[in-house]
Amino acid sequence: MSIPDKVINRLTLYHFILDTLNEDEQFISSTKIAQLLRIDDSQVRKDLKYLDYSGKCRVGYDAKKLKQIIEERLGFKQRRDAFIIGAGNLGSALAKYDSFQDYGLNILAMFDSDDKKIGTVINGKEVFDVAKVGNLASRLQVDMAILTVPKECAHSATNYLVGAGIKYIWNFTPCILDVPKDVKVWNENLIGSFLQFTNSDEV
Amino acid sequence: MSIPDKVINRLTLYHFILDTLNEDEQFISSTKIAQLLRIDDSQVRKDLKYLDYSGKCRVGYDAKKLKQIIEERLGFKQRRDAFIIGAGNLGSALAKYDSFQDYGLNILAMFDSDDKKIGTVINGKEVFDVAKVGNLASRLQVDMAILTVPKECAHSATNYLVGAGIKYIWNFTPCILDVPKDVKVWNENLIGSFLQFTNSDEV
DNA sequence: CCTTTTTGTTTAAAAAGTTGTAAAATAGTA
DNA sequence: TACTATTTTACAACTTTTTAAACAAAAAGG
Repeated sequence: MSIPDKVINRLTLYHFILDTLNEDEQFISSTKIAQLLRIDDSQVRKDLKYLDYSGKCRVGYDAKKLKQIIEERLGFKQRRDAFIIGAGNLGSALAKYDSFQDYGLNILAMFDSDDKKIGTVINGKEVFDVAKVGNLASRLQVDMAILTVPKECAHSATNYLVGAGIKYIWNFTPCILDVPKDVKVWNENLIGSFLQFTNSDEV
Repeated sequence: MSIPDKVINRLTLYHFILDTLNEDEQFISSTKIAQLLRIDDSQVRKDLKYLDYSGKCRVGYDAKKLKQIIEERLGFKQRRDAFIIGAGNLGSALAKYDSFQDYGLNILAMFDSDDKKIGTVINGKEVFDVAKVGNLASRLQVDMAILTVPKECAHSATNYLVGAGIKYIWNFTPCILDVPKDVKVWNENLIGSFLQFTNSDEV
């Protein structure tokens, strides 16, 4: 049974809570989780039902076990190799964000079109000429790219990626990418997030 | 009438499309937008109805006008001052992201607890001691903070912010913040995003 | 053995998305 | 000029998904 997007998102939030729990707190209740996230407690129980894991009446859920089960079900341990396209500020920040490793995301290399950046190494990840992305993608069998180029370059960079056989693009640019049907784009819309935040109720 | 979160998010995606449109394309149809985003065309029309702006039959929507109306309705021009808490990689990347200005987000200053960072200037934004956040928040009348500290510091940084009278926290840490009811937190869950992406259908 | 807490499940309500149809308007054609 | 086909918006009805509320059953603790 596949888990709906919204549930996946909430499960990661539950995982955050479990991750920062004190050692002595062996159990956690759906009410406690719901309270921290300001959502309904039955919602939490319903989400956890997707994991086929039962809690104990009058006690709650075993925190360590629950954490482990979320990790398994959401594929934290299932390694995904990816490239970062665009070695600018955001790209470099993501390259330095080692926590991605904990969730299965493994950055192998970076790409840029700027000669000054090509050849440099950021947090152990070498920056290559974006023209070489096809070569390395097939050699290393990478099918995922994180796009962090300036919006002026988004279109041309996307063409490189499609040509390189990349099938999954995590898009951080404020552009809508026009790709073939077999390529999947996930728009990480920071601007939209901000506007949702400021437009919600009376901000 | 307030616009639902999901609609706001899609409206920003429509805006991206309108923003990258060629000068000669005066009109755009709901079908065209829908095609680019791989969503239903009636969905687009329904979203645009929130703007109280009508399209022309057999022609579409006036691109420039539509863009302008989205900007007005979503408050692109309405300036929001904010602080960045945490001058690490992500915080610095966001500080250097000048496009935020275009959407009304104005970063005034940054804060950190690291003596080596305090006093430095990143893209014109000075880094202050996080202990001074209360002082500056009240002096500059800032009520929004972007939290980009390591997860170990998330809790203590949040306490500083609450004490400083910050009412809106855009949270980039993988932590659930425990705040008073009058403080609003927006979790920017990059990990959750990534897992939604990789878990959706057969990735 | 009773009270209270917490899970699990059912039911209801609300929100979101899709489909279908009618009306309007453009462009082409005789 | 009149007519027809086609495209596109607009509106309504319907379906699905998501969220919230309600309640019974289980079990811990006094």
